[in-house]
Amino acid sequence: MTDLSIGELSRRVAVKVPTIRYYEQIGLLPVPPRTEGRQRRYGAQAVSRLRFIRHARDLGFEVEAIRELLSLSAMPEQPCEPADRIVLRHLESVERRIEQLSLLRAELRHMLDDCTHGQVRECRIIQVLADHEQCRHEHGRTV
Amino acid sequence: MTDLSIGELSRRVAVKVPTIRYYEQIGLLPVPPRTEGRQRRYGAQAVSRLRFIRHARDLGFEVEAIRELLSLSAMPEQPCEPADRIVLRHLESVERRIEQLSLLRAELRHMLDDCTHGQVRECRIIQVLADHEQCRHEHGRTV
DNA sequence: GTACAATCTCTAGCGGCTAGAGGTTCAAGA
DNA sequence: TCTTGAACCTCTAGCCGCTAGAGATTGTAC
Repeated sequence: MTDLSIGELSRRVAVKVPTIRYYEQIGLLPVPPRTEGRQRRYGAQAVSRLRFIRHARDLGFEVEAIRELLSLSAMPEQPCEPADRIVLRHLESVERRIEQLSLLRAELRHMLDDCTHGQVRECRIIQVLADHEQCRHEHGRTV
Repeated sequence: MTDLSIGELSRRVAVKVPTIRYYEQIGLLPVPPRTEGRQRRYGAQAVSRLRFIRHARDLGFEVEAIRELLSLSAMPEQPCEPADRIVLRHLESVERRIEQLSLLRAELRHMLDDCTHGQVRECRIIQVLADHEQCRHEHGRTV
């Protein structure tokens, strides 16, 4: 396999061209060799590193976490516990987020249920926004 | 009730001072009157408008949606259907987000379950990131 | 040789704030 | 009345993870 241009790499890994350059800029991807005309050329290693990054981003890891995971993956003899901790930390934040959003969903559903589909004057949606205390009181929930 | 300084408004509505100035800047809050020394002073109307904004932000509405909701709330004789639609649209996006995050959560849990807590060399977490195909195959899921 | 797609660098923008510098005003206490 | 000093002011820049665009250069297929 010959080296890839940034566009070919982009198509192969499904990461946009400016994003690849951005990853290089922030040090997630190493500086690649260039052609005489200063265009980037990527080898197999860059492909798998970028794939790693993309999968981690798909799983919602932050760039800093990915940086740590990448450097761990380069140390095969170390214990994998630090990687474990990173994943656990992320899982917990995802779980917290899901809980928050579930509360939100309930709240929004109530708003829609209560709406009488009449005029703004008597619209519960607008009323709830204008005076949230009322909402809490009526539904007996703490928001 | 006399007019409030921006700090008093901030404490009363639980919105930070720079955020209030930001809302003014983007036109969510009207330009308030000033003292002779150019300090902002807020009346009761500003308090309730800011409360409205805060509740809507707490419910995850984007600024543009809030702008629409605010202008609807100023037209009590109009049908409330547009407000309805905004809330529904938001609810749907919250629901989509919850679904995405639930898939993510499952994925992360699998990663942790599969981890043998040994060396990075044999760590499933790192392997899954390095080669996602393997993961899909083993769990029989499409990610 | 020529056309033109792809690449290059650089800067700015997105949303929704937040932080800090450096200067001014207000209000309470002496 | 004067003096602190907390609160206010404006302005710019930064956060995250990209994305978009301008304007110039390079690579490649015909």
